[in-house]
Amino acid sequence: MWKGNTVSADLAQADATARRPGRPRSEAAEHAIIEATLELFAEGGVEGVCVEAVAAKAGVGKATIYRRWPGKEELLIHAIGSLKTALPEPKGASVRDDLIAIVELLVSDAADPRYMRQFTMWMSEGQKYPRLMSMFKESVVEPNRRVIRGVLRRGVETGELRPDIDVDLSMFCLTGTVMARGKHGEDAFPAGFAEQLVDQVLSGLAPR
Amino acid sequence: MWKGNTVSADLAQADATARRPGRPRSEAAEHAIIEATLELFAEGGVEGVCVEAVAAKAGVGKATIYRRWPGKEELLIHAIGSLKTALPEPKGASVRDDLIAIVELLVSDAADPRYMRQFTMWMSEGQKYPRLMSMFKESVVEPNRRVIRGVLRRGVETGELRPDIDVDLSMFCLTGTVMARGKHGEDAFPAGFAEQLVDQVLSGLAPR
Amino acid sequence: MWKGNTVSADLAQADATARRPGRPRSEAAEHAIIEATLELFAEGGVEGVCVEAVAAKAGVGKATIYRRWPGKEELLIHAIGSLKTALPEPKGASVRDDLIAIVELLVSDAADPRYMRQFTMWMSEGQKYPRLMSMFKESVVEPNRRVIRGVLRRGVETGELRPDIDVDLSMFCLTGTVMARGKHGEDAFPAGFAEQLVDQVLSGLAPR
Amino acid sequence: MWKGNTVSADLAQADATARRPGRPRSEAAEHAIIEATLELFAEGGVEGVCVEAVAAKAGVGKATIYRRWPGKEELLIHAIGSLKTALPEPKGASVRDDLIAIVELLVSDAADPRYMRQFTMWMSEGQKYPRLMSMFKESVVEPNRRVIRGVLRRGVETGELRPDIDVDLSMFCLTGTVMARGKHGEDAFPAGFAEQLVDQVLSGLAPR
DNA sequence: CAATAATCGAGACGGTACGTCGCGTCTTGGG
DNA sequence: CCCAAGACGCGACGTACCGTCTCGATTATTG
Repeated sequence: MWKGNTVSADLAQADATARRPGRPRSEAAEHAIIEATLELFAEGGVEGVCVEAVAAKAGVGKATIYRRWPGKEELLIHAIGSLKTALPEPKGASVRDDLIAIVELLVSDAADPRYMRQFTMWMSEGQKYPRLMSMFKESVVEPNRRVIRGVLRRGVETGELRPDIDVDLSMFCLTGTVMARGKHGEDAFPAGFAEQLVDQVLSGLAPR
Repeated sequence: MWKGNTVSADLAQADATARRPGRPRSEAAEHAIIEATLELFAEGGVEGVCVEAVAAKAGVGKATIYRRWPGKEELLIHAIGSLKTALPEPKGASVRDDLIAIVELLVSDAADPRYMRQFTMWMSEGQKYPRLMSMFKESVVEPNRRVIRGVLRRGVETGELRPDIDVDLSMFCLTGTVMARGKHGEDAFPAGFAEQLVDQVLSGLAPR
Repeated sequence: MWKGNTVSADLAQADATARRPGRPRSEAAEHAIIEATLELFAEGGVEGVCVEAVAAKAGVGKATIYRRWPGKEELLIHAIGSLKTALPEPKGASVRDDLIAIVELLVSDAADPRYMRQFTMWMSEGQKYPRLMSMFKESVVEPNRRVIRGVLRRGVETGELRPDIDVDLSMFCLTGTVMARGKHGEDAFPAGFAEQLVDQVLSGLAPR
Repeated sequence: MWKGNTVSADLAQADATARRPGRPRSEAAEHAIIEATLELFAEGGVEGVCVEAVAAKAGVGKATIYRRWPGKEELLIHAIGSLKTALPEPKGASVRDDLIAIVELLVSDAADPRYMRQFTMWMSEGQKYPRLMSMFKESVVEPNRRVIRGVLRRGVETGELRPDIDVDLSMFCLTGTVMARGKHGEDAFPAGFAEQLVDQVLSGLAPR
């Protein structure tokens, strides 16, 4: 069984005295592989990532990939997992400002093909690559949702929002609108989109 | 050049007097193919539809499929096109009631994997199957959008809504929320979801 | 176990009434594969034949090759076996004329890279591809030797040759000289080479 | 640029006073490498020599090999060159005796797989390893040929042989027969083979 | 009835990607 | 400098599908 890419783990658990014999694995190759994987992912989604193309683009032999990850799914897990899309903790200024910052980040992500592909991956084919999906959910989707939920809950506490709001509904309203508008919205997001969206949503949440 | 699946057309224009010689195509087989295609589409999306599997599930030879449609994309166009997801014209009662009716329909669609997969298809793999995409856009997405936009515009005319609202933003807010909530919303939509969503959105659009 | 390319066998044993279901194997593809294999063999010997290159040169998928032969060795066996290098039966005129005809054929073969490669294959690497080697020995080398031995033995019977000659030694003398002279003989065989060689060898075999 | 294996030269020219710093190269390792190379060459020819196997058989790290020779071809050149197959100068007794001595040496070589492989190498894979080939030609093939040609030419001068003989043809007749008989001659050379061959060849060369 | 032709299962076709293996080469750490 | 161990790029291997195409045999309609 594969227990993850163990190089750093080994180095961490056993300090410099006890490392593997032989030539160490090239960090440059590892980086090039991840980079190539992400580029191909950005171009063609999950299905656009084929190990042979990754190897060619990274200037690396296929064996160098399979030495590190047992298969395509693990490579994808590692590469996409390394993207760190987690939303930053909000500043805590006001609910409105925090949400605007978050939505602006979502909007700017939707413009970057790397992150855009994550949306579409998340929306589509969950059958193949179930481990990739659950990793993505656990380490990207849920953290992001937690941040947004946190802001909304804090708004309730501070009285900025009505106490009886449906937190999840509001959250989906923000993220879903960005998704729906972004994909096939044909033209780029206009300036001020984030404010407009947040204000419209908040107007339904403000205390009466 | 392929000029569409002409069976029904031929049968319509020239009834029993001038039909083709030889054994007629079995409507049962055609139906079974479409049905199998839709089932596989529901299970695995566009990529889950492979002709071999369709043939097996429909209990039909692969040739029987290629006799009718020149390829996978056309089969999908036909199958998905046959799903008729167009929203019905709103009754025109009130903006709120109309929108609730629409959202309820969206919600019930989002519960059926057949329709849910349409969302995900629409969100993902766009470059492959461009004809499928443009057919879907023309005959499903745009009609639906037109209906929703119509309701919102009528609301502005009747004064139910503020005159300066962003029609498209509001539309995306409705559809996007349903999509985001539906996809990986884990549990079914709660009763009253449509009212709740529409009210929340409308509260941002109501005249002050 | 693989029992040879069974297409023709099946057709032979069971006449036209009982053939395999499904699309029959393309004879054109088979021919192109063999042709490509022989071309690559002529260019690079056994090691120059790689299945991927054969497929590319023949304009054929790799599966089409593996459907017919279980691996590279069998492909080589079939391709090289199809070359039919067996020497023709001698006319029986005189031993001298028969041997000259044979040596002229050996010499002309040594000029054709396809046959030249057979010499070098026969000389080299017998470890890998032992089945190829034994097939080559059985169906090419030994038949050829048999022909030459036959001519020499007949010469003994007719009194053209001494009765106490060493048939095999004389045979190796003919074939070995062609091989040694041909390979790295640097320049082409001169006209009259066959006569010269045969006369020189025969002068040691003539009755005193 | 690689300037040859300079170890022994260096050690010879500069004795203990000016040797290289650090641990000196183990002559035992060098010997073991050459020995292993020759063994593998005897077993599997040029293609049977792979650096990994040489290192394993010699009980040596691969680096130890690459420190001494820049690659496989140079290793082979060194190993095979160390075999010293050059024929000894003939005694000059009589042409027949000299040739018999030479052929006996060829025969005994052909029984040793190390030397037999040289024949097959010479006959086969020429384009790869061109440097190995030209070294072999220059330092093994041509010297040997020169010796045989010398004996034959002397025979012409002394009147032992006809003046119009084709020296090269006769030479190839001797060497080629040994090669052809040796390779896959199945059983060992019989006693008296050399005399028999030389007599048969000479009977075509003797003055009438 | 006989001709016609569309039906069916089955499987071959070219292609692309997979994951593995072995090669010749290079690069560590420790002795 | 030596040695072991093992990573590196490369390229071929044999497999598994995919979407497409093509066969022989069957079956139902039409003339």
